[in-house]
Amino acid sequence: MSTTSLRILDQAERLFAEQGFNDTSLRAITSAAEVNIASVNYHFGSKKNLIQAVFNRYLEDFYSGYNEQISALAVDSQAVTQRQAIEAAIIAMLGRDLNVARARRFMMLLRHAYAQQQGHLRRFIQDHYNDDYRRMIQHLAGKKLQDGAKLKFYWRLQFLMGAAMFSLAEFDTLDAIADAQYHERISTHELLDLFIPTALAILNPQSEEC
Amino acid sequence: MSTTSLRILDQAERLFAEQGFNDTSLRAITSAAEVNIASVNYHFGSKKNLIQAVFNRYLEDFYSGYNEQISALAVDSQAVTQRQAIEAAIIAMLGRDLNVARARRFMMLLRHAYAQQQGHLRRFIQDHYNDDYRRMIQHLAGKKLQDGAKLKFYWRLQFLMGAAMFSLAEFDTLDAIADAQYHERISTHELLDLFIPTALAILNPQSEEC
DNA sequence: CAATAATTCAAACGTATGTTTGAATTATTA
DNA sequence: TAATAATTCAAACATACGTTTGAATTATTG
Repeated sequence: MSTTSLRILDQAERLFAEQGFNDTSLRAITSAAEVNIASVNYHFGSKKNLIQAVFNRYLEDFYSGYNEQISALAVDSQAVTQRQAIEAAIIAMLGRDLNVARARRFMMLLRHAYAQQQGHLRRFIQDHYNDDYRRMIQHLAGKKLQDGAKLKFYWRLQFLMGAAMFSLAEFDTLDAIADAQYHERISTHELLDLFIPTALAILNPQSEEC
Repeated sequence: MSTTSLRILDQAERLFAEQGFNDTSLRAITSAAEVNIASVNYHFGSKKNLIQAVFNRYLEDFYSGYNEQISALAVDSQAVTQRQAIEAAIIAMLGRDLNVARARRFMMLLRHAYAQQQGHLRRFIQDHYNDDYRRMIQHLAGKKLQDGAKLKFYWRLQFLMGAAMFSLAEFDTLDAIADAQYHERISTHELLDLFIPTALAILNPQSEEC
């Protein structure tokens, strides 16, 4: 992959995360990347394809990280416990070096992907990562759940995603408000420490934690 | 308020909630409202002012509903319990008739307000509703919290907001995914029933619920 | 080294946006 | 009713966008 493509991809990822897709012009991206504007269409074909490429880089990393961990656990991927799946997902999100900033940028991108409904993105992700996604959901839901409980668990998972997406993606804004109110700030790592037990409480409301 | 202003406001609210602010053109709004495009600038001055007007209508309702309930509870607003504050906030969000669709649209608007950072909106809300906001936060945090715990509670509240915003605002999308996966759907009322105990668990992780 | 392919570049294209204009129409007032 | 104000309207304005073009430049190949 040429350095021009990489420069574009890096700046696109940053600006898309910060401002969303439609509010980030190709001119802003290419100017930040210090390349000619026509090179986007030369290397990626279109803005839509560029958006897909940004997500592809993240999703490739995420699922390969997740799948590696699952494979390391058991030969039979059906034997994965819910707890193991949650831990694997969190680590895959943070990356091997537990990089919160990286996970944060992913949350920012995901937030925009949901809010600015982009059909092409949904289709792309569906086409390329649907199997990975379904398998992970199955792990997270746990095998012990009876059919009637699976839908509820799915929605608990969405509560969890919403909490993670909002608090991480809007961290700067929310942290500034907290500072103005309480003259006190929290680090992203402290936030993560606060979040993880909350995440378990969301998924398993009457769990063994109590 | 003239019927033209109201028609514009109604359609703007709907389209802003569905598509966001920058992705909704004034032409789309005025065409849906069946009014001339120039009437937006005649009645509201600018698109920014229209956005503010949409939020103003919601926030006026929300805070007046919340404050009425609080006033009905005690002469001294400092004596409000956390539980009372949470209930009052939920009812104020749903409106007197417990209209989930209405709360949902508000969540959709809020989601876009956070994601597409609009300085003017933040300033407008800060200028007009900061006192209401701070007072409500104080109620929600509860009087019994010591200073050290207030920041953590603030962030729990953000987890809660994120979960509510995401699951309600993206309800259609998430419900469709669930249907494809489990061949089962959930109603917004069932979702609310699932959400409320979860909300309490988020705010008070080792509460008396266990 | 010559020839071919890959890449970069400035400029332009068509389209969509928020806003403004000034005349036409409608409603209000005296 | 006549005069004045408020509102609506079609049209145009300036600007920004994603994309395309074809020549210029650089890299690769035989």
